[in-house]
Amino acid sequence: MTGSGKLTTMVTIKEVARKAKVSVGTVSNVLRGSTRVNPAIRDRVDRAMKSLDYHPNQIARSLKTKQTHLLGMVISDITNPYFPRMVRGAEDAAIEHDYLLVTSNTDHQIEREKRVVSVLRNRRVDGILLVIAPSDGDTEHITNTVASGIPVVCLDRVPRGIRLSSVTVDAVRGAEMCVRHLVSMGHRAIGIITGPMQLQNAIDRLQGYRNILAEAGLQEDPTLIGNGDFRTESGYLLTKRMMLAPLPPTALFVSNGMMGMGALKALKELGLFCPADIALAVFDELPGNESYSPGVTVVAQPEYEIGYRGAKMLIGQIENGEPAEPLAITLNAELRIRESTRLRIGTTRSHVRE
Amino acid sequence: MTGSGKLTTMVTIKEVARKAKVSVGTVSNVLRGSTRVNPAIRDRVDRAMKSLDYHPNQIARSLKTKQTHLLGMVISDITNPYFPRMVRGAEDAAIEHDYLLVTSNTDHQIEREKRVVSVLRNRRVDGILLVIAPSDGDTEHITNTVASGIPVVCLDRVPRGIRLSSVTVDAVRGAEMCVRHLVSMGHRAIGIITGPMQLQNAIDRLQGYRNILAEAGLQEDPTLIGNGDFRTESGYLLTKRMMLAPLPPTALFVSNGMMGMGALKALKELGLFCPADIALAVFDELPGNESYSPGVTVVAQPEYEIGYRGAKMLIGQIENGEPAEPLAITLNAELRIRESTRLRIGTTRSHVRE
DNA sequence: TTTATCTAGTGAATCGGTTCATATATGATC
DNA sequence: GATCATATATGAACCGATTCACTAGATAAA
Repeated sequence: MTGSGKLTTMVTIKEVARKAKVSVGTVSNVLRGSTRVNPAIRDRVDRAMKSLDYHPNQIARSLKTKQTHLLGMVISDITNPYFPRMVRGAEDAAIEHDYLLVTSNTDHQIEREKRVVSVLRNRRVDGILLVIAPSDGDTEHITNTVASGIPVVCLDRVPRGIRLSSVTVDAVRGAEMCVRHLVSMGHRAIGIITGPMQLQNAIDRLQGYRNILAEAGLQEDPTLIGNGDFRTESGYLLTKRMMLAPLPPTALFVSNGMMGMGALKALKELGLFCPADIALAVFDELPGNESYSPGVTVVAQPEYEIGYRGAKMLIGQIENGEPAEPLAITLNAELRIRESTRLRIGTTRSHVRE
Repeated sequence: MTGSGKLTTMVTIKEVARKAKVSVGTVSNVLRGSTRVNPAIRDRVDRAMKSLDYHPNQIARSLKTKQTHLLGMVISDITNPYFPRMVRGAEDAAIEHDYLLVTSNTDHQIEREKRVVSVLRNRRVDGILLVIAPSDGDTEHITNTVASGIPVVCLDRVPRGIRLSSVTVDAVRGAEMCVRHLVSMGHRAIGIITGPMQLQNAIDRLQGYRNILAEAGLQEDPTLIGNGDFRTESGYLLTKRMMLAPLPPTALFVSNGMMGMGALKALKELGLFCPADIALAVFDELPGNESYSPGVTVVAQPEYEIGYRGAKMLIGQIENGEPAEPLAITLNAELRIRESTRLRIGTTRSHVRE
C-alpha cells in the first residue's frame, strides 16, 4: 500500500530564496505579487524560479491558508452522455476563477455517494457540486458537510426534505411541452417510461405528462406507464413490453436520454419505424441526434449551463459566504421537434383508444 | 480574488486527542491502523472521531508524506464521446488503489496542455495520464515533469522524439482491417478523411489505408483524401466536398468518431443513404450506434481498457519506481461490421474508377 | 531486589508554504 | 549631521498531519 516514494526532491521556496539571495518571505511576496517588491529583486527571484523549474507547492499553501481552490463534483456516471457537457460547464467556470475540478462517479448508488463525499471532505475541497443519487431521505452526509462549512450546490435535482442551493431545470414544463406536442400531432394513446420515483425530476416529468393528459381530456392508462430507472436497459425492456402489448401506444414519451437510447434500440429490433409506426419523444438530447435518421424529438436541457452556473454559484458562496437563504436557479428546457414525431395521425387508427 | 474563507473551523487531530484523552501520536496510530494500539484506547479514539465528525486532513498528511494520492489526467475534451469511457477506466483503476483522479481539458491546444500540466505539478499529483495535444515537437513541459520525478503515461498517442510509457492502440492494423473490409465488399474508389498529421495515430490510420490500397493494387487518388483535424466540422465539410466532386468515392473511411458524426450529418443533408449510395466506415465507435439506423461499421477501440491499464501502469510506476525502459502496451482495435457497409457492389458501377 | 526485555503511548521536529511584527535601508527635512 | 518618515526585506510562528526517539510501566529473568 505504501509506495517507494519520490526519488527526486522537489525544489522548495527555500532553495529559490538561497539562489536569489533573499529571504523566503520575499520569494513568497514575489509569488503572491502582493506587496511591493523591488523590481530588481523581483527579477532576480523570477530568474531563480525559472532556472530551478520551481513549482510552488499548493499543498503547503493550502495547509496554511485553509483554501485548496478545489471543487468537488459528484455525478452518477461520466459515460452517461448527459454529464460530460455539465462537467465541462463546471470546469470552465472553475478555471475562470482559478479552481480545479475533481469529478467522481457514484453509479447512482447512495453508499458510493457517501464515500465520495467523505473523500472530498478529507481533501478539503472548498465546495461541492452534487448530482444526488436516488435514496429514501438518506441525507445526513450532506447536512453534515454543509454544517461543517463546505458549501454544496445541487445540480439537476434536489433532495427532498432539506433545503440547498441548486440549479435545476423546469422538468414539469419541459414534459408538458413535449406531451402537448404529441397531443397536437393527433396522438391519443401516449405511453410514458418514467424514471425512479425517488428522484424529484422523475416525478416532475411524470407530472408534466399527467397534466397534459388531463388538459386534453385523456384518460390515464396504467398499461401505458412503464416504470423505468433512467438506465438504458429499462428503456429497452419497457419499450419492448409496451409495444408488444395488445394495445400499444401510438406515441411514446421517454423520461431520459439513456432510456431513450434503449427505446430506439428496441424499436429497431422490433422492426418498427419512427414516425410511421410510432412517434418517439425523449427527455434529454441524444448524442449524435442530428446526424442520424430519424432525428428524434427531444426536450433538450442546457447541461453546460447547469454546470457552469452551478459552479459560479458555488464559488460565489465560497468567496462571499453562504447566503441566508439557499439560492435556486431554474432553467428552461427546450423542445426540439424532429422527424420522429413529424407524422400527424388521425384519431381513428384502429389501435387508438377511445 | 481572495475569499472570506471558512467560518467554521475544521475538527483537527488535536481535538480528537483531547476528547479521547490521548496524545496526537496515538490518534495518528489509530488512523493509520499500523502499530498495535490497545483495543480499549482505539475504541475511545474511534468514538471521539465519530462524535466530532472528524475528517482527517489529507492536505496535512500529503505535506508530510510527500504523497498526494492524486492522479492527473489530461485529455482534449470530455464532451468528445471518445473520452468518457477512457476517463472512467482510469478512475476505476485509481479508486482500486485509493487514488483520486483529476481530469482537465486542453481542447487540443498545446498551450493549454502546458498550463494544465503546470497546475497539476503545483498540486503535486503523484503521476499524470496524458493524451497529448497536437504540436510540433513541443515537449519540454513533459520531459521536465518526468525529470522532476513525476511519472507520465501517454494514452492513445505518443509524442514523437521522446520515449515515454504508453498505452496505445494498433491503429495501422485497425485501419487495415477496416479498409480491407471495404475492398472485400467490392469498393475500388475508397475515400479517406484523415486526422491532423502531427498526431502519430492520424498518420497510422492513413498508413493502414495506404497499405491496403497497395495490397489491393489500387492507385491512390488525391481527390479521395480529405485532410481533416479530428473535429466534427471538418468531417462534415470534407464529406460534402468529396461527395459533390465529379468522381465521388463509393466508400468512405473516416479517421475518427467526431469526424464520423460530421460525415453522417453531411450525407443526411445531401440525401445520400448508407449503404445504398455510399458505404461508410469510421475509426472509433459512435455514441448510440446500435440504436440508430443504419448502424455504422466502425473500428472500435477499447477506450475503457486504455484508461484502466494506463492508470494501473502509472500507479505501478509511482509505487515501484520508474522502470529502466519505458513500458508500452499496444491494444487491438476491433472491426464491427454493421449495415453501413453491408451492400456488396460490383466493380462496374459507372462512377467507379479503373 | 535488581536488571533486562518488551509494549504501548508520548511529544517534539518536520513537511513548504504564508503572514506579520520587526529590522534595515533610503531619502527627506531641518 | 541628526532625526524622522517611508519603503522593503527578514525570519519565526503557524497550519495539521506523520514519525520516531524516548519514556513509563509491566513482565520476565537473574
